[in-house]
Amino acid sequence: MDFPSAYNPEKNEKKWWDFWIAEDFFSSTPNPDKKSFTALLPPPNVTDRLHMGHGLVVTTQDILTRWKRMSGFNCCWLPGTDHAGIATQMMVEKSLQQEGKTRQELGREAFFQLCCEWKDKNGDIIIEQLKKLGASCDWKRQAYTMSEGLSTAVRRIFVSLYEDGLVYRGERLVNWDPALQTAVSDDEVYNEEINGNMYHIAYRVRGAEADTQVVVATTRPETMFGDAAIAVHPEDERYQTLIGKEAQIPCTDRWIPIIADTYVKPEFGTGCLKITPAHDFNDFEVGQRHHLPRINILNPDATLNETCPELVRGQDRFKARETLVRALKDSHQLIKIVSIRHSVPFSDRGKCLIEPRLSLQWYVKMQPLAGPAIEAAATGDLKFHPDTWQKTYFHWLENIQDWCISRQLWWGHQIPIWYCQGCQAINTGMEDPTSCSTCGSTDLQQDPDVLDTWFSSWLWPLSPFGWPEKTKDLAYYFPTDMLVTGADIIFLWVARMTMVSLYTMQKVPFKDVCFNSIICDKDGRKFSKTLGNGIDPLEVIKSYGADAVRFTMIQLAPLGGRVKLSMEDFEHGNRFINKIWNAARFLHGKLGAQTLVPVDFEALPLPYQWLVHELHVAATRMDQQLSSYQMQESALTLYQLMWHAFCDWGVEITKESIEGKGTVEDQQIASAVYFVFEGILRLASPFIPFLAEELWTLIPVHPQWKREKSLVISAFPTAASTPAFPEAAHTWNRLQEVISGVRSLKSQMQVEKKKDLALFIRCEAEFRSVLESQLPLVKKLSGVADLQFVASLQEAGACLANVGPGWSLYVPLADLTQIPKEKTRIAGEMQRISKIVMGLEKKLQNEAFVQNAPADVLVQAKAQFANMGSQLESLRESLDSFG
RNA sequence: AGGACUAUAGCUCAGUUGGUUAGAGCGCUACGUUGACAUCGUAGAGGUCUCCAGUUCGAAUCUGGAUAGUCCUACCA
Repeated sequence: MDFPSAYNPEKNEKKWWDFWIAEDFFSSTPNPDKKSFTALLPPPNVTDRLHMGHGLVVTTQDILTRWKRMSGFNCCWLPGTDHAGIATQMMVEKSLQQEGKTRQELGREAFFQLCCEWKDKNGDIIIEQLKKLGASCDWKRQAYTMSEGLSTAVRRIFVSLYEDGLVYRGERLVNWDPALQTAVSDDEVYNEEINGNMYHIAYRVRGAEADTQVVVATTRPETMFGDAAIAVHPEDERYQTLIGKEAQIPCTDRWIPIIADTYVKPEFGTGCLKITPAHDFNDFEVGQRHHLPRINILNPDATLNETCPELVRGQDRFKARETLVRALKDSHQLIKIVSIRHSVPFSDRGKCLIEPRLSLQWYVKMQPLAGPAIEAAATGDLKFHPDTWQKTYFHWLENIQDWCISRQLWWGHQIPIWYCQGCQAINTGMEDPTSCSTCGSTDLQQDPDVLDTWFSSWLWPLSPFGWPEKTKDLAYYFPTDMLVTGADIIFLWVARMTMVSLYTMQKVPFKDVCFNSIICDKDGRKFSKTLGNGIDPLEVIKSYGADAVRFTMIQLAPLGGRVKLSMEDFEHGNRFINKIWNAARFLHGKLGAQTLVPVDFEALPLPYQWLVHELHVAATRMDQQLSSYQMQESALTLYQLMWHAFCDWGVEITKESIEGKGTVEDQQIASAVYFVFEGILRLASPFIPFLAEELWTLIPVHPQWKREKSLVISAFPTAASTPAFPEAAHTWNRLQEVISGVRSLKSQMQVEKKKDLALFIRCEAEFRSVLESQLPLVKKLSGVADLQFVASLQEAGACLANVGPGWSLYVPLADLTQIPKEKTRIAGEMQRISKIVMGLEKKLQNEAFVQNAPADVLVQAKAQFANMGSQLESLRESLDSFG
C-alpha cells in the first residue's frame, strides 16, 4: 500500500467528517440498556461567527463526549442556536438602513418576517464552522430557540410562573438603551471610565433669610427637571437649618422639599444631593422612603419631554445639558465645574450611554427560584470546575434581583399577555385568548414587547428534549451530565438554567459545569473585535488543520484559567500531528509486510513489555484524568506516550531488533508494536479525531483490538484492556538510565562519531545479568562498540566516569590533559550529591521523622540514602584515581 | 468599596488530598542527517518555587500578613 509522505488535513477532515455523518455515529436515541451521556452545547447566537472562545468550548466538550462515546456511553451532545433578540434585530435594522428604510416603515409583521429570512440565510453559518472543528454533536437534534417546540416551552414557563405569582408587571427604573429604545437587563450593561464634569449648582431656598442657597453637585444637570427633593445627611451640622425648607429648581418655578436621609454622604461633593427618583437607582429608593413623586423627563429616544421647561424641551440629553449649563451661568447659579473621571454604564449591545428610565416592565421574582439553586450547589448536586466559582454563584444568588424580562423589540417571543381594553384585566394562557376572562370583552390587545432572549435559553436543558411534554427523550437524557462554557455567563445562563430546571423538574439540569479559559493575546489582553487582536480559528484550521488546532488549544488552556495565545502556538500541535504521521509511516515501511497475530505478551522481550506497559499506564491515567475534567493533563499524557515513549524509545528499539526475515519473533514484535500504536490512536481519537481515523484505517488489523466500523465508535483503552508489566518496566527503566548515562559520557567527550568506542561498566551482579541479557540492544541504542564489565576502577585506568544508581560507567581518557577539568567536574558532582545525602542522613536520624513518616516514605528515603551514598563513594574513587 | 483568582526556568504554563534530586513545551548551548520525522535526535545550561512569619518530623503545596497583577460585582450625586 502506498503511504503518503505527508498528512493532508484539509482532504482528510472532509473525508472523515462526511463518513461519520453518513454513518450517523453521533446520533443518539433513548436506549434503556445503555447508559446515557448528555452534554449541552452552549447555543451560539445566530449572528455569531466562530472565534477562539467557541473553539475552546467546543474542543473541550468534544473531547469529553468522544471519550465517553468510546467508553460505551450513549452520547447525546445537543447542538443548536439562539435567536439573539437584540443582536439579530440590530443586524436586520442595519441592512434596512442601507436601503434607507426603517422597521417602523416596514411594520412589525414584515420586519419579523425579514428577521426570519435573515436567520434562514445566516443562522447556520456558525454551526457549519463548529463542524469544521469536528464537533461530534447529535446534529439531527439541532435546536433553535425560536422553533415551534421551543417557543411552546417558553410560553409554558411564562404562564406557569405567572400562575404561580412569580411573573409580575411593575413600574421600575430600567437600564434604558436610547439607541435601541429598549430596556436591557443589568447583565447587559457594562461600566466604563470616562472623563466627565461635576457641576456644582445653586438652588434658591425659600425661607426667612433672603438669598439663601443650597449647592448640589451632579454629573447630569439636566436631570434636575426630574428632581423631587434635595437631601442632606440628618446629622450634617452644616445643613440642620435647611431640613424641612423648600428649594427652587433653577429655570423653573417648581419648589421641592429639603429632606434628611442617611444615604447622603456628607463628605461627598457638597453634602447636598438632588433626588431624582425617576432617573437614578439610588434616588428611586430614597424617593420610595420619602414618598416622593417620580417625574419622568425623558422620551424613549432620550430627548427631554414635556415636563421640562421650554428652554430644553425636545432637545437630546447632551444638547440639553449644554443649553442648561449656559442658562445657569447666566443666572449665576452655576458655582463651578470640576472635571472628574467616573465610570458610567454603557449598553452591551447598543454601545451607547445607558439612561435609567422609569417604565412598565415584566419581571420574574427570583428569590423563590434562587433558594433551591443555592441548595443544589451546597449539597454537591451541582459542581463547578474549578470549584472556586461556587462562591461567585452563591453571592449572586443570595443577592439576587428580580429579572426584567420584557424587551421593547420586535424580534423574539412576544409576551403572551393580553390586556382587556374594556376592564383592563390581564389575560394569558397557552392558547391565544379571544375574549377577556374577566368581562368577556373581545377587545384584547397583546403586549407589544418580547421576552429577553435568555428567557428562552434558560430552558436549553429542557425544551430541546420536548419539555413540557413528558417525552421519552426527556426521561432518558435529562438531567444532563455536563456543560462546558465561559464563566462570564454563569449568571446570565448557568444559574438561570439551574433555577428553571429545579422549578419545573425538581432536578439540577447538569451535574458538572466546566468553565474554560479566557483567551487573550500575547500581551494578556482579551480578544476583542474593537482591538482586532483576535485569532480566527478558521484561518488557523486552514493552515494547520483542525486536529492541530484542537490539540494546541486543549494542552494550552486549563479550566477556569487565562491563556495567552499566539499564532505560533499552533505549530506545537502541528508538530505533534506530523510526528504521529511519520511514526505510522515508519511502521508501515518497517513492519507493514507483517500479518498481525495475537501477541503472547508474557513471552515478549523485555523492552516490548515495557512499551506495552507504557500504554497501560497512560490509558489508566488518561481515564482518570478525563473523569476529573483534567483535559490539559490528559493531553500531556498522550503527548508523552506518543512522542517520548513510543517514538523516542519504542521506534528506536524496533529499528534495532526486527530482522525482517519473517520469523515468529519478528511477527510477535510487529504485532506488539502495532498493538501499542493502535492503542495510542484510540487514546488520541478524542483529541485529534481526523488524523487518528485516517491512520487507523491505514494500519493493519490487529486481532486483539476489536475492529469496529470506525475508530470513533471503538473502545477507549482502559487499565483492564491493556496488559501491565510493572516489573519489566522497572527493569527496562534502569537500562534506559544506563543508556542515557553512556550517551551523556560520550557527549562530554564529544565522541559522537567514534562508533568503535568501548566503555567499562561496573555494577552489581544482579543488574549485570539483566544488562548482559540486553547487551546488544543497549550497545546499539547507546551507540558504542563495546561495553565491558569490570570489577574495579583499576581495571579501567584513568577514566571519565558517570555514576548512576547501582552502576558506574567509565571511559578511558585519551587525552590526559583533561584530568584537571574532570577533577573539577567530579568535585562539583560530589558536592551536589553529598548535599542530598546529608539531607537524607539528617532526616533519617530525626526520630520524629522515623516515627511519623508513612512506611513507604521511610523505605524510599532509606533506599535513596544507600543509593546516593554508593554513588558518592564511586565518585570519590574516581577522583582518587587521578591522584 | 467588596469579593475572587494568580505569582514556579528567558517566555507560555504543569505540579489533585503536605514526603521527587521541582517538571513540560518554546527559546538557548554543544554535537549529530547515506530513508519515519531537521516539523528531527542526543546531551546540556537555566529556578533561594514573589516576600515575611506561622503550623509540621517535613511546605512550591496548608494558615496569616505584605507586595504586585488580572478579573468580577456594586458604586461615587
